[in-house]
Amino acid sequence: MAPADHHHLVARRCRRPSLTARPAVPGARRREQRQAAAAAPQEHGGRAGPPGSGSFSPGSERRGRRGRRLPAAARPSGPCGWRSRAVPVLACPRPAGGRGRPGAGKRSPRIGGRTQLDCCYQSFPVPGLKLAAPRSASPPPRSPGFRFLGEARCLEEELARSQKAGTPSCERREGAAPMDRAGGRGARARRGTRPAAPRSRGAEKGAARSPSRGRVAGEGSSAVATLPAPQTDGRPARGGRSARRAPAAQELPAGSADALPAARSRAPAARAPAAPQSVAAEPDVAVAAASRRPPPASDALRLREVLSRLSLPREDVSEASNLVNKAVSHLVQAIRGKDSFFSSIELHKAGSYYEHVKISEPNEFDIMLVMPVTNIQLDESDDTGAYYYVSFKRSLKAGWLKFLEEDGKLSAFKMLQALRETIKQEVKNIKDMEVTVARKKAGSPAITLQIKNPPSEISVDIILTLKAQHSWPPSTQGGLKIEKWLGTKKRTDFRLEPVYLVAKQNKREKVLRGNTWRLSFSHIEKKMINNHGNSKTCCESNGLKCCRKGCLKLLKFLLQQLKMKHPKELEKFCSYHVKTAFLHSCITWPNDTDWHLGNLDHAFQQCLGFFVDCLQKSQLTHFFIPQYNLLSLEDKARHHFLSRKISHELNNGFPVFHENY
DNA sequence: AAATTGCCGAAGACG
DNA sequence: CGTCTTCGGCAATT
Repeated sequence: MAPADHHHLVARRCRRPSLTARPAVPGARRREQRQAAAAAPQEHGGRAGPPGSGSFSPGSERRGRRGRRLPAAARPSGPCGWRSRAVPVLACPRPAGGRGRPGAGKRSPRIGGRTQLDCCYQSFPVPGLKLAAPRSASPPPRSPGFRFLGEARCLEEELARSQKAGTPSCERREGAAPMDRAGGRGARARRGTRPAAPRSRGAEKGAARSPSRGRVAGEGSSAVATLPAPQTDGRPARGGRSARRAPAAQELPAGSADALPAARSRAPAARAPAAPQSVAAEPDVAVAAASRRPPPASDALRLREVLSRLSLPREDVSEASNLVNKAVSHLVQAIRGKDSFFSSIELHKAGSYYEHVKISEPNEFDIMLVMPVTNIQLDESDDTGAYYYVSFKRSLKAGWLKFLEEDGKLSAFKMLQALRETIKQEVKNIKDMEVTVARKKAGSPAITLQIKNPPSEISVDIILTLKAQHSWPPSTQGGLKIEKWLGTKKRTDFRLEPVYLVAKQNKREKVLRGNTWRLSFSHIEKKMINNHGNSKTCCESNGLKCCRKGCLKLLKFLLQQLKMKHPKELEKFCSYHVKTAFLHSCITWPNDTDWHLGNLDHAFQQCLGFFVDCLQKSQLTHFFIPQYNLLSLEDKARHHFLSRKISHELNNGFPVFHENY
């Protein structure tokens, strides 16, 4: 997806009174330590994939096998057993701070990452309800398999219908929380009873929620749980990613190269519907099981199967996050120390990886380096309401002078350049890994680090961001219409957060001077996506699970696949488009009942329907800036192209999900 | 007062 | 369902 697009980038809000000195890299030291210990004994067997495989190969065959992880027993562990707290507690003379003495905590020793206390009271995720759970052999109870819209009717009709209806006619299952149907009201009212807005993990939450703690696992969700399927997978039990994603030729009988490697089980569900008969010839046990399955239910299974293929393998996550965190915290420390101007820079993590909607591979990370600023003045640079000139109302600290233009505007370009130079220098001092700074892309707000992680590469986009305690500009007035979805209070709270601006050239400017800044709301987006329920407990361990994130992942995957297939025609589309469409879908269908996990197909198609509609009208409103249309009218033909492609996918069971690029 | 760490829940991979 | 991992936020502590 267009890496240059950083609409989505954010800075997380520092909730301390703005400029107080929370460390710019909260827990950086701790994380480094964790990582150091975690990384040291890990095997460094490179992957055996073909060299030079691109970094962008979603679920593709290109990935090779990487060294097997040591069994847990062989990995280092603190005194608490397997727990990989980086610094063995007893051996660590603590420099300062920290809560309590080592081992003197008031809690019992930890097991499984939680205190024993926690283990006694159940606080584990409800089983069998995972989004990507691929094992449900039977359709969800009492939910007739969803038919793809296009199967029987034309898309337009359906769209018209659903729009008239207002909310989609989602089946309600018995046992679904009645409260949600009672409108957001009940849920919101309940929410309101909790002190303060953001759910915090401190005493408040503990107190507020403890009553539900002792519940029997699965109690609240038994109605949605699906029957566990017998394990029919004939593959070796272990092997994680490699088993799933190794080249098909190695895994599958000759001639079946059309099929992707199976997800955790049940290869056939992931197959293109065009060739369902052929699977019967396959010797695989799972295949036989699939061919017995009645067709209607398989639609649901197929999407779920696709979804499970998109998950990020744990091993890769571990490796990638280790590298990225190390590199980034090194850089931040260095920047703060070296350059007095950037000494107050803060690190914020943004983008899909940190929103838990990254698909396929943990190979792209978005990091914002946030400069707090005060007394700024914003002047619109054009009629989008998204791009601004930044200048200072009063005199300012000396350091800033060199980044001003003659007319007093703050130059994004100059700041970016300075930061870039510092990073370029400092990258050389990062030990134990190969980090380079990618060549500059015109107009891009990002400084891209490339971290070698053979055979692929991780790219880390570093975004220079300004943060100001400034009210949101007027262009945002009518945006963020989340009242029905997340509540009025949430909206008010969000709007009280600081303004973030990323250094982004406005291409509409006649003379490209590099002095424009674009509003960024990714901190809000991240919060909304990670806390997405109309009811407070949506997707929590004791709440009902929804499929919102699943839908977003599928949307992203669909666009990604289509872009691979039609790179030229679709070059202007990026994941931010689908993300925006998704957010609009969330407010169009605000209730959790509209997003039951069992209704993944339906929900996904609602989202797609919405998106297609936008494309046909060439009108996709920026979620926060109502006047800003993300689909410019000049590109109408492209919009129609994409809308046709999506409609085709809808009508044919998403063949593109099963194609490899 | 600032910096640092422990704690622990959310989320999700995986067997 | 249990285990194991990362992330992130809070607050205790020095």
